[in-house]
Amino acid sequence: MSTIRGARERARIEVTAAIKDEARKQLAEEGAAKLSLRAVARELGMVSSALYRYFPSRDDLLTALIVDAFDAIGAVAEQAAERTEALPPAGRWVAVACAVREWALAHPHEYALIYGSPVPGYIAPTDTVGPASRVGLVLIDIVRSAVLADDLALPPLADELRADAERMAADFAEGVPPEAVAALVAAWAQLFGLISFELFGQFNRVVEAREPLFRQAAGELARSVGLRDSGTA
Amino acid sequence: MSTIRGARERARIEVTAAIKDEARKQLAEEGAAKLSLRAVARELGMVSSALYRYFPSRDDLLTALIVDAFDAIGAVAEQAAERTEALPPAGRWVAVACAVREWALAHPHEYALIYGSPVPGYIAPTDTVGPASRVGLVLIDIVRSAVLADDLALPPLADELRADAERMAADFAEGVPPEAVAALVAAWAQLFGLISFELFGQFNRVVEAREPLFRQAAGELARSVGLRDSGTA
DNA sequence: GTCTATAGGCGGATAGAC
DNA sequence: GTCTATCCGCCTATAGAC
Repeated sequence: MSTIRGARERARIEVTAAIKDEARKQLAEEGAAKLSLRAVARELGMVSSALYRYFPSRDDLLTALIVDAFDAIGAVAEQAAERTEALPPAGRWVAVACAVREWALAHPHEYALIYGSPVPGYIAPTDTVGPASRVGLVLIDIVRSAVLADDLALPPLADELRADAERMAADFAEGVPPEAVAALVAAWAQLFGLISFELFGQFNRVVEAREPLFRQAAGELARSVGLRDSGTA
Repeated sequence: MSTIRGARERARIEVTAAIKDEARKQLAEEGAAKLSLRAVARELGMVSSALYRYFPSRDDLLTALIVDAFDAIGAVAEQAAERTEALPPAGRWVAVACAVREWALAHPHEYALIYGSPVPGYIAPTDTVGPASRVGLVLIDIVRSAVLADDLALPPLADELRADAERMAADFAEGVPPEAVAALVAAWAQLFGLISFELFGQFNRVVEAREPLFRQAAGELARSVGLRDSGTA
C-alpha cells in the first residue's frame, strides 16, 4: 500500500514537473502575461480541466515558476560563493555577479519573470519572498566575511540614509555596518540593472563587449561597498 | 478647402490622441502584452474596425506608445539638463538622474513598456531608436561639457573593453574619451537598474528611503564616469 | 485523476455598405 | 471614416460522469 502511494506520489511529481517545463517553454514564446493553462494542457496532450488538479489556478502555476526561478538563480549564486571561498571577498563578489549574469543569459524568460516588469494583475504571495532574497543574502555574506577579516573600507553614508541603513542592517544583515548595507543594496540593484539592460535589448547597437563591461562594473561595485582589491577571477 | 482639410487633420490628430490616451490607461491595467484594440475601441465608444484607420495593427499602436514614452522621458532629461546648465557637471548628472526617476515613478507603466521586459512577439521598428537614445545623449553631453572644461578624471579602462569603447566614442560620443564612454554606458544601465528595482517591487520590504539611496548612488555613478565634486542639487 | 460538455466571456483582422 | 457582420481563433473555470 505504501508502494502504491509512493507510485502515485511519484507520478504526481512527474506530471507537476512536466507542466512546469511546458509552462516555461510557453513563457519564452508568449510571455508571462499570456501564460495559459489551456495551451499547456494542449501541448501535454491533456485536457485543460485536468491541470486544475495540480495547480488550482493560473496564478498558482505562475507562483511556482517564480519560486523555481528565484531558487535557481539563488542556487547559482550560492554555488559561486562556495566555489570561491578561498578568494578575497572582492573576487568572490565578481564571481557571484558573473554567475548570476550567466544564468540570466541562459534563462532570459525566467529572468524576465522575476526581475522584469511585474505581471499585471498578478500579486505575489509571501511564498516568494524567501527564495527572492537568496542572491542578496549571498552578497551580504561576502561582505560580512570581509567585516570578520577586518578588511572592509566603509563607504560614505548620507545622513538621510543612516536610519534606514541601520534598520536594514538589523533586519537582514547583522554584523554588517550600515554604511556597507546601504551601499550594498544600491550595488545589488545596479548589478541587475546591467543584466537587465543587456537582456532587454538596451545594449543592442550600442555595446558589443558585454562580458568585459559587466565584469569591470561588477568590480567597481564591489569596491563601492568597501571590498578591497577586486580580483577578476 | 484648406480649412476643411485643416479641420479633418485636426480631428484626426484628436482621435489619434484619444486612442493613445485610452491605450495608456489600459497599459496600466492589463499590461502591454494584453493591449487590445478592441478594448480601446469599446472604451472610446467606437467599433474596433474603426481603429484600423488610425493604427494599421496592434503593433503600430504599441510602437506609437513606445515612441511617446521615450520622447517623454527624453524631454524630461533634456529639460533637467537645461535647467541646470550653470551647475558643475556632477550636479547636472544627478539632477538629470532624479528627473528621470521622477518621471518613471509618475508613469510606471510607460516606464515598464520601454525599460521592462520586452513585449513577447513585438519587434521594435527602427523608428524607436532615435527617441530611445535621448536620455543617453543628455548624459553624454554632460560628460562632454566636463571634457571641454578640462575637468574630467579619466576612470580606468579594462584592456578588453578599449576597442569597443573607442568604437562607441566614434559612433555616438565624439569628443569623449573611451575611458569615460565605457564607464558611462555602465553607469547608464546602473542608473536604470536602481529605478527598475524600486518600480518593479524589489525594494519592497527592504529599502524605505529610496530617494536618498538613489541620489547617493547617482552621485557615485557621476564620479565613476569621471565627473568631480558631485553636488546634490 | 481524467474525461466531456458547457457557460460566458475575450481577441485580431477583414469585407463591403454607407 | 465609420458602421455591421463575419471568420476563426483564444481564454478561465466549473459540473458531473467514469
